[in-house]
Amino acid sequence: MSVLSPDGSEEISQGLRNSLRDQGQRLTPQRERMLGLFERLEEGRHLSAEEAHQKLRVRGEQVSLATVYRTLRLLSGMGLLKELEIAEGGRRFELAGHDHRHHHHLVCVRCGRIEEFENGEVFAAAEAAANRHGFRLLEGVLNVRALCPTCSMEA
Amino acid sequence: MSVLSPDGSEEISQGLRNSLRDQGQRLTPQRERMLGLFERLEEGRHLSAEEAHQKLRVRGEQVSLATVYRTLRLLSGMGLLKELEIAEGGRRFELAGHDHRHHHHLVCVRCGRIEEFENGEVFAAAEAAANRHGFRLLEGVLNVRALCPTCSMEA
DNA sequence: GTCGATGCAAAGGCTTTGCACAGCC
DNA sequence: GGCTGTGCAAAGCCTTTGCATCGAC
Repeated sequence: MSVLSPDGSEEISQGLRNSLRDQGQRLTPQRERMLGLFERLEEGRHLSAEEAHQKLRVRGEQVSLATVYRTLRLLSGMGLLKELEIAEGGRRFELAGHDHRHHHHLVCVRCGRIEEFENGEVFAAAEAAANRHGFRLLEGVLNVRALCPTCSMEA
Repeated sequence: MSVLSPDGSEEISQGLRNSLRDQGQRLTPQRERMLGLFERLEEGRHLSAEEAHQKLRVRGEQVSLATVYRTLRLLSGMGLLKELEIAEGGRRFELAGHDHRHHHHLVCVRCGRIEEFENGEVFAAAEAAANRHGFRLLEGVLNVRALCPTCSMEA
């Protein structure tokens, strides 16, 4: 969890700070703001480029959209952020963090809402199938396409 | 499987023909060509809009790209085609065919190869999770992101 | 001080759309 | 013959990129 330090600057966890430095990347205010944004995000929430840009702007932490895109790419490439594979509504990102092997998503195909669920069985079954076909499962999340309660009623 | 009939026109299965008619949709040559294209596709293969357009052109069956897009949308909406949820390389489509409730995909994120697998357990576990969250599962396919044997070795 | 990062605006993919004409039912 | 589908070209997203300037190290 990051907070604003007394002088108003962004405070991000030491871990992330080091990750950047260790990989020879500069820690610019923009990158700091982006990381802070994702650290502040609740578990399971995720942002598109546009949303990240917007949220920063609202906070008064200006970062140009181009830089948002560049930073998302950089951080994903470094493994600090993870890109979710959800077709509708464009690419979305979340902090990579913890082990995702048993952390899956229910994705509402109508409104885009995402609910997380943990389920070892789903994963085990998927892994068994992958093995049968000689595939190697990625750290991957299973995105299960569904309708959320609200959309389910309206549809 | 569709073939060219003696007079050179496209021959598509009666089932698809009726599906269109039953839903009050016109059976134009362009739609026929598109359906024929997807019927000719081997199990597990899938096409992007651009590829579909290209393949038809090569066959001498001109369909404008705009119409390819419109038709893909129409046929998906009608449930005759299914859109695969694979981030890399844009949206891809395949014939919807049979009941997909227990028919899932192992998607190679590197080369795009898709292997199908049937697994009631995966589905049951996913369904249980969906129910817990009040979501309604779609006829949905689980797309499990993985690396195929070939790419797995090269990576 | 250097070299990489940023902002801006322009360019690039992919997809959709407005409009006039063509053709299915 | 009416009304929908098609082709073409233009417009619309979302994302990337070229270039001059700025600033982290």
